[in-house]
Formats: sequence, structure tokens, C-alpha cells
Amino acid sequence: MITMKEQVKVAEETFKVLGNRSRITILLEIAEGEKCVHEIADAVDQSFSNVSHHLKTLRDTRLVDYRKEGRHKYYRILDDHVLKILRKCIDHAGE
Amino acid sequence: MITMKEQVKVAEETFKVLGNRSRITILLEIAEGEKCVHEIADAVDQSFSNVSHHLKTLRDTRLVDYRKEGRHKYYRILDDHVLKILRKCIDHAGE
DNA sequence: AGAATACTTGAATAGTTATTCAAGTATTCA
DNA sequence: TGAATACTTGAATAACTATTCAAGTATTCT
Repeated sequence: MITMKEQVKVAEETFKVLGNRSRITILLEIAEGEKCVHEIADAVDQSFSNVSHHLKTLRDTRLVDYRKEGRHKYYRILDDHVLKILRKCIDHAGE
Repeated sequence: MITMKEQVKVAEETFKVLGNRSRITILLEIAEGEKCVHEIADAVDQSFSNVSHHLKTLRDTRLVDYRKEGRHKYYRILDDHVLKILRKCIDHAGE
């Protein structure tokens, strides 16, 4: 049984992760279809290394996942619910 | 017409505000019904001043609003949509 | 008017986070 | 095996954020 306090903590962490423009952009990019790291870095126009760091954050919070193929890692959304929340918030911003 | 980039920026700001345990707790507290600052401070067990600072952040992002009555300020939720998103995320955390 | 209550604000500081750079690992290809 | 590609990681640092403390404003009460 998870307590309310723990739930709030998890929610806080999720919002912290979403509260960053680079990570939002990365998530929206991956949501289009799985992409490898340099494709993501190109799309979001950020350094390779920085994107890799953000991907680690997104992995650690189980928002994304990847599939290894040769020397590439194809990232994809793992938490559809959080993606929905992200999209809702973006839509809400456009009112 | 608001651009996608601007929408992402607004969403980022909203998530930043939500990505803090004190502010989440304050929002949930106010959502129960309007409360004045010292009631909120008692309920969330934080210093008066700190709560006031957080309320400023919540006001600035138009998530809360207040009604003045004598020397009290009764705070209430202004953005129900964001409250819904918060609740969804908390519920999601409890799975 | 003066004291008390309710709240805000600004400055200081301690802690956190984002970004860059340089070095590391893993896999493929010649 | 060695070079190249794809990605990760750690350390350094710069920027940002949360919290506290002290001082400020506004309103009420006597």
C-alpha cells in the first residue's frame, strides 16, 4: 500500500522531469516514433551529450525505454499516461 | 495565434511550478476549500514566509487567486484544469 | 494613535539542476 | 587489430530555486 505522501513524491518527481523544455521536446520527438540518440539530438538541436544526459533522466524515471540495434539505441515512450498529461498541458497552454 | 514553441514554454513553466512538494501540498490544501495563509501554513507545516513565497509563485502563474477579507487573504484554486492534471498524476503514482 | 495580527517582500545562502567538455565503453567495419 | 561510429558517464561550472530571516505594508482593535 502506497501512502499519499509517497504518491505526492512520485508526482513531484514526474513534474520535475517534465518541467524542462529540452526534455519536453525530446519526449514529443520520441512520441512521433522511436528514434536513436543522434536523430533526437538533431531534431531538438542540442548537443549529443546533453541529450544523452536528459535521456538518462527520462530512463531513470521510467518515462522512456530503448531497444538496442547494433550500435544504435532506439528510444521510445514507456509511460503513455505521462505523455497524455504532457499533451493535455500543452493543449491547455494554447487557449 | 500562439506558436507550439510558446505552448511548450507555458507547459514547462506549469510543470516547474508543480514539481515541488510544498506547492503540490498547498494546492491540494486550497482545493479542499478556500483558506487563509496561516491556515495553509499550519496545514502544510511550513513557515509562514515560505508559504507566502510559494503562493506568490502560484499567483504569478495564475494557478491560484485570493479574496481579501479584512486582514486575511483567502486563497482558492484559479486553474481547475491544472488541478485535474495534478490529481491525475498523483492517482497515476498510486498504481 | 499605538499595539497586534495577517501577510508580503528582499536579501542571503545553501542546495539543486543544466550544460559543456573530456574521457570512457560497445559495436561495427575494413 | 585498428579506426570509426554511437552512445554514456563524470567532473566542473554556471544558473536557478527553496528556505530562512529580518524588515516592510495593510488592516483591525482598543
